[in-house]
Amino acid sequence: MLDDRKTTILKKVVAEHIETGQPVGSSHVVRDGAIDVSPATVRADMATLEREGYLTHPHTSAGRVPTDLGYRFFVDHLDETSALGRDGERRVDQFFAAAHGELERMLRDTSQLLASLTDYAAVVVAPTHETLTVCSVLVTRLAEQAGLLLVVLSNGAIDKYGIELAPSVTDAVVESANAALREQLIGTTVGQTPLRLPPDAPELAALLGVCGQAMAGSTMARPEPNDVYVGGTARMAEQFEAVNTVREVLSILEQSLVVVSLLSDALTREHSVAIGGETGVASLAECSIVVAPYTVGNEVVGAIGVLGPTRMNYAHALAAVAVVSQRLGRQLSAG
Amino acid sequence: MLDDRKTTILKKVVAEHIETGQPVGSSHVVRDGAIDVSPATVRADMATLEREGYLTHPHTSAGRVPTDLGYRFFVDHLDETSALGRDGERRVDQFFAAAHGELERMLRDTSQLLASLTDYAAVVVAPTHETLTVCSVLVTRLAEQAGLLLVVLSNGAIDKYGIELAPSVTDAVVESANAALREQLIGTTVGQTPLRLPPDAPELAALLGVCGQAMAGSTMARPEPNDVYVGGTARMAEQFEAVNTVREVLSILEQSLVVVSLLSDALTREHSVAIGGETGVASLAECSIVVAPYTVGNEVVGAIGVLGPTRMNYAHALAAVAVVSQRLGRQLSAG
DNA sequence: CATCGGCACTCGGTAGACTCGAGTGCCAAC
DNA sequence: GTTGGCACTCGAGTCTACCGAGTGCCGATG
Repeated sequence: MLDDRKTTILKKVVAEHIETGQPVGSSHVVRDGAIDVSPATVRADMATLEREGYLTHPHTSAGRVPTDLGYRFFVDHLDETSALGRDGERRVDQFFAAAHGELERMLRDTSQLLASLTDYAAVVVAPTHETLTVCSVLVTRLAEQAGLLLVVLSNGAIDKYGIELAPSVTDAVVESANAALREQLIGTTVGQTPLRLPPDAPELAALLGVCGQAMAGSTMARPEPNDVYVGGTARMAEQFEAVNTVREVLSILEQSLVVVSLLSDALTREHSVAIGGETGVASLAECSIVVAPYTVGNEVVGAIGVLGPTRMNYAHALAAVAVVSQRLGRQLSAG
Repeated sequence: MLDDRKTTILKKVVAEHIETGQPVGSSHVVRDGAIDVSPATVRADMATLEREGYLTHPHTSAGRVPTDLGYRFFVDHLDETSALGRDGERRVDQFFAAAHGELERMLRDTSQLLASLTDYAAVVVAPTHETLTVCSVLVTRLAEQAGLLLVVLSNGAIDKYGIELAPSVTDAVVESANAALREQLIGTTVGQTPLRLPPDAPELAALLGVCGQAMAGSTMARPEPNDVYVGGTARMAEQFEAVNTVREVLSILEQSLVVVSLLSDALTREHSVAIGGETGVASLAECSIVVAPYTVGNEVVGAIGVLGPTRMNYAHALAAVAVVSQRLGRQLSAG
C-alpha cells in the first residue's frame, strides 16, 4: 500500500529520529541524495504518511516524529542484518567462555552483559523446569515443626519449598521420606510424577503428601519473582527527559511478575518486538521491548530481553538479544 | 562551643531546608517566633555558623544551606525520638505477622517494606552464617564432571557451591562423601569444622577435599552478590534534579559489593548515619545512608539500611530502620 | 557588648519583546 | 506528478528590565 518512495521516506524519518531524537523535516530526508526529489514532494508524501498514521506532528512547523505504527513498520522492514559488531561478538564469546558453574550467578551476569552491550536495561528470565530432570532430593528439619524440601535439577538450579512438619514426624520418618523421594523422583522430569504414598505408614504418607502439595502448588505459582534478573537499570535514567517517566519505568522493572508477563506477551509477537502501546502497559508508552527465547534441546525454556525507549536502536538490540539468547541456550545445554 | 541560640538556629535551618529544599534566609528562621531576636542578629549568627563550617552559601544574597557538617550536627542532636507513627508501626507489624517461611523471599520483601516506609531506596544484607548450624548437607552429580554441594542452614538459607568431579569419582564415592559430610558437619557451626579425610580411600578423600576448599573459598569471598536485596530504587529518580546524579546513584545500587561495604562502613560510625562525603563514595556526595544491624541471639548477623538524599528525613528514616531491623532480628530468631 | 533597625548591594528568577530558523501547507507553473 | 515560491507558524534563544529575597555592614541603643 505504501509505494516505494514513501517507504524509503518513512524509513529515513524513523532512522534519523532514532539517531538524533529530534523531529525530522522534509529537507533532512532529502539531504543525503538517496532520494532524488525536492523537499516539497517529500512534504506531500509525509502528509500522506501522517494521514495513514505512521507519523505525527508535535506542532505545526516542526518536523515529523514516528508513531508506534511508524516504528512498527520500520522494525518489520529492517534490512540490516546482524549489527552487533566485532567488539560485541568478542565480548559475548569471552563472557560465555569464562562463565562458571553457578546458575543464578551466571544469569545475573548475563543480564549485565546484555545491558552493557545495548546500553539499555536488560532482563533475563530463568529457565523453566519442564524439561529438566531431578538430580537429587532432600528433606531436612530446620526447627521443631519447620522443614525444607530441596529439589536439585540437572542444570544446577534448586527448587526449595518450606514445609510444615507435624509433631508426629520423627527424624526416622524424615529419613524414610528422603529415601522414598530419592527413589521415586531422581531421574524423572520435574512435576510429572505423582508421588506414590505407602499405604502402611501413615506418618510417612502424610509427610510425602505435604511435599507433593508443596511442589505442585509452587509450580502453579510460577514464575517465582526470584527467577528474574534485571540489569542496567541505571541506564534508563538518561533515556528520558521527564523524571516521572524514569520513575515509572524503574518501578515497573522492580515488579518481577509484570516483567515476566511483559516478556512472555512479547514473545508471542512476530519479530519479538513490542513497541510503545503494544507492551500493554500504560507507563511504558515511551518504551519498547525486544525479546528472544532461548532453548535447551529445541525446547523454549526461558527468555531474555531489552527494555529501552521507543526510539531505541532496534537493529542493534535485536542482534544483541539474538546472539546472547543463542549462546545462553548453548551454554545451558552444555552444562 | 556553639551557644544555645546558634544551636537552635542551626537546627532550624537544617530542618527547614530538609522540608523545603530551598536555601533558608534569616527571616525564615525568625518567622515562627521560637527565637525572639531580630533577623539581623540571626544573620550575624549564621555568618559565624558559616565560618565554623556548618552552613554555606550557594551565592551571595541567597539563604543558607547546610554542609555535611551541618547535617552531622543536626543528626547528632536530634531530639524527636521515634517518629515512625501509628500507621508505619502497624504496617511493620502486619508485615512480620504475615511473613512466611522462605528466607530469600522474606528479605526481598523486607527491602520493599523499608523502601515504602521511608520513600527512599532500601537495602537488606542477608544474615551471615557464623552463628548458624548446619542442618543438612548434600553432594550431587549434575553432569559427567560437574557436581553441586549444598549446605542447608538452620535458618533455611542454602549455601551452594559448584564443584568439579574428577573422572574417577563414581556414584558410590559420591554416596560415601554424602555420608561422611553428614556425619561430620550436621549440627556444627558453619565454617568451623575442618573436614577429616579418610586415609584409606583416596578418591573419597580427594572429593571431600574439593568440598572443603569450595566451602572455605566461598566464605572468604563473602558477602556474595546475591546476599543483598535492594528495593525502591525507583524512588531515587525523584530525589535529584540532575539526571546524572540519578544515574550514578542507581549504578552504585546495582553493584552489590559496593553496597555491602557501604553498609558495613557506616555500621562502624556512631548513630549509624553516613552523610554525603562520609560515605566515602564520590558519586554519593549528595546522598546519606542510615543503617542498623540486626541480631540473632545478641550476635550481629546482618544489616539493613536506607539510601536517600542528604536532605532526607533523618528522624523518620532512623525510626524506620530501627524498628524494622529489630523486628527482622526477632523474626529470624523465632524461625 | 550584644542586639537592632536601616540601608546599600547582590543576584537568581521571571516576564516580556524580539529575532532567528526550521518547519509546514498551499498554489500556481512546468 | 513534481517543483519552486511564498506566507505563515511556532519553538528556542537572546536581551532587557524588574522584582524580591537575601546578605553584610554600620551606627544607634538599652
